[in-house]
Amino acid sequence: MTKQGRPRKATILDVAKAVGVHASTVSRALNPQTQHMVAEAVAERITAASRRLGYTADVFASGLRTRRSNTVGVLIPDIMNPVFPPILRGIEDALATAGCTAIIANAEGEPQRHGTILDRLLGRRVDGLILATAQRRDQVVDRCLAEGVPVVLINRMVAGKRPVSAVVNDDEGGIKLAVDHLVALGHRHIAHIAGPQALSTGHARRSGFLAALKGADPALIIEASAYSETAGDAAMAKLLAGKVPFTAVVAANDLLALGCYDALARAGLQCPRDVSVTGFNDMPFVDRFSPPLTTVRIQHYEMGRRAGDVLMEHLRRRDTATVTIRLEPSLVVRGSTQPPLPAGAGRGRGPSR
Amino acid sequence: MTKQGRPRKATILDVAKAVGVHASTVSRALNPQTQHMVAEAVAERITAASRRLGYTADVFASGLRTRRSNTVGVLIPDIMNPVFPPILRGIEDALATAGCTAIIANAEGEPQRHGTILDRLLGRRVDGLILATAQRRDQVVDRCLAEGVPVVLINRMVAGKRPVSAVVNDDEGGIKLAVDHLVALGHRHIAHIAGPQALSTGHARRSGFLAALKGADPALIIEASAYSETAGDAAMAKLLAGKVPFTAVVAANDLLALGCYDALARAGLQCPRDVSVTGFNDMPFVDRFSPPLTTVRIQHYEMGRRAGDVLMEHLRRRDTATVTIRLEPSLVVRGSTQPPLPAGAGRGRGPSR
DNA sequence: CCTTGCCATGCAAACGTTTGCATAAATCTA
DNA sequence: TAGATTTATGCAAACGTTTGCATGGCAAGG
Repeated sequence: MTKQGRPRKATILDVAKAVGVHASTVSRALNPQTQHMVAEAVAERITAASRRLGYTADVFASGLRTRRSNTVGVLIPDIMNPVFPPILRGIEDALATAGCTAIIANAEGEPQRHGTILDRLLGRRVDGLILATAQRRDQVVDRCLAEGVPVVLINRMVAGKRPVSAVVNDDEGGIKLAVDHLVALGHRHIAHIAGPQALSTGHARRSGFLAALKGADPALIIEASAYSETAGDAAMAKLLAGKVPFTAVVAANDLLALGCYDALARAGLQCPRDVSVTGFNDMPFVDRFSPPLTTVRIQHYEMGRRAGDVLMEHLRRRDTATVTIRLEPSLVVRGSTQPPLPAGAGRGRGPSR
Repeated sequence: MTKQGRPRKATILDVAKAVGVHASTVSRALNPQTQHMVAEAVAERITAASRRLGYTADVFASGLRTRRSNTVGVLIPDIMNPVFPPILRGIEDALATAGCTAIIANAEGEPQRHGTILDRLLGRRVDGLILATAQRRDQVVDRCLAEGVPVVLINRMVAGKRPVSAVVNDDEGGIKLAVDHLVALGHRHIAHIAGPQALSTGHARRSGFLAALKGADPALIIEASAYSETAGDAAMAKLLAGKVPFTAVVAANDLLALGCYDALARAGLQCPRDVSVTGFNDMPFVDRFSPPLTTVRIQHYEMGRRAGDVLMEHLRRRDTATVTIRLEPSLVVRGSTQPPLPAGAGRGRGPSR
């Protein structure tokens, strides 16, 4: 009888002893990969005993031996952004079915912190990474590629020679939906608050805007310094201070659109009466904002789910070819867009003023 | 020369060889706890060499030996609820300073899933747990206590003989702020949409309501089936269908309050004109809702931060006394509350109808 | 019946740390 | 200066798995 209070977890040796068999046989019987090596009758007795003793393999011991942690790192640029929770759920569901666990790290702010976060994750011996933080040229991605760590990008892509798997939106197509909608409403002077051009989303959405709106006025395109409300506010303020009139603005994401609301309110303008606004992402709760935001809906959950699946496949077979999955967005029309005021009708920012 | 492409990570033996010293010395030199045992000069050469070789201790090997993972599990009831991201940030900051990493698990829905999630976490050999999911009597907590796993509760408490550390809000006090505000506005008929009474928050906020509003009408208190928008909607609908008039409702949290918005809109009533509504939590973005929600602000980040600190302390010294920290909430008045319509003024739900 | 081969299992060596104990050197005490 | 004490390091045994190899038994084939 042991005197220690903490009941020592059962080890593989306990199971082996209970069944009257060698530890290695237990190991084989419990691993689906090697289960076929052991006689069926024995395997059954082993599983029964292991269940009875509440045995679970020690992750440290098996990890030490196999160099696999069944853990993947997930880098998120900003956990406070409500787009990510649904994506995370998708990721976790995908990983869970493969018996894997996610370690979520949010890499707020300065990109140089990404390096140390990566170190921490690699120090935990993650088997692979899902990155939602990639810049168009990204050091983290480069390092992973160099060290041979499987990576799946999410939402954003990188520009590089070596291929990386990615699950992204059709950003250009999504923006086109927004632009077409505004044009159909009668808008002719449409501005764009672009995301940071160092990010593929910012870049692609900007190109999408230019492609969808032939002859767009360059003065009506402003690059926000970040995907945040304050950056959107600042960009919108700049736009309002400019001399080129406009009746609608396509923001590169929902947070930027919210910033627009703020700047408009401060300028004494109303959305959508004076200026229509569209967002991108359809993050949770934007339907409850004032006004409810017209935005481009992306498939959050699906995005996470697919990314998880792709990564699991890469882990299963290291030579899996890289894929890039492009998800189709859709437009959700709500209260933040309406036809422009008729010429001369009022206080808008229209070309009529 | 090795032929394998993957550059094998440096081990403690590599460092030992480089310095011309035994592995155990390296181990001691690199561990702040034991560093004093090794001569300063040697220690310096060791740290230099380990840095040069890019050595980091293998978590599996050291975990196997020490039975510590430097990992803690965090159980969240619903990652989609925007209250939690700020809390998580607080937790992560606290853990990071202690060199610890969080594994976040969201335990959506059925409480019986909590058990399997706990298994998964314990299987990962987490050193401790932060639980935001606790019921007033909670099996997960019981199991942790039984197995001697350090636990810190967050937001919610448990009713039990054995003490558990917790970081919670002054729920009663918070609700009193909301009630007093409504009373000051002139409301006399105030309803309460209570949270699930199996949760300490639901229970405490309900008691707070009763304590703050002497002679509250029991018919105006309804227990929502969950902390969700749909449950809030359903509860509010029930309230509206009842025969007891009211001019304001105190919801037990922000999501319930949002549900109230929905039910009111469906009933053709306006908030705050016909019915004032207050929430609880002041989760991100509620200031942008329509109308902006008057709510009780809690210290999200601080809550996470303190919980992390407390858990780290428990891990450092297993005999640390349990503490319960109660954070002070504050009222944020926004657009969802206003004085009740004067008697006979209109279409409201007032006692005047 | 003897060889050949297969199949199920056992054996033992890793995987990379940490740590109690032993030991040698250095310092102190008498 | 011998013995006692401290100090810095080495030694080796764990920690709990996994897995290549060895082995024994048993069936099949000649």
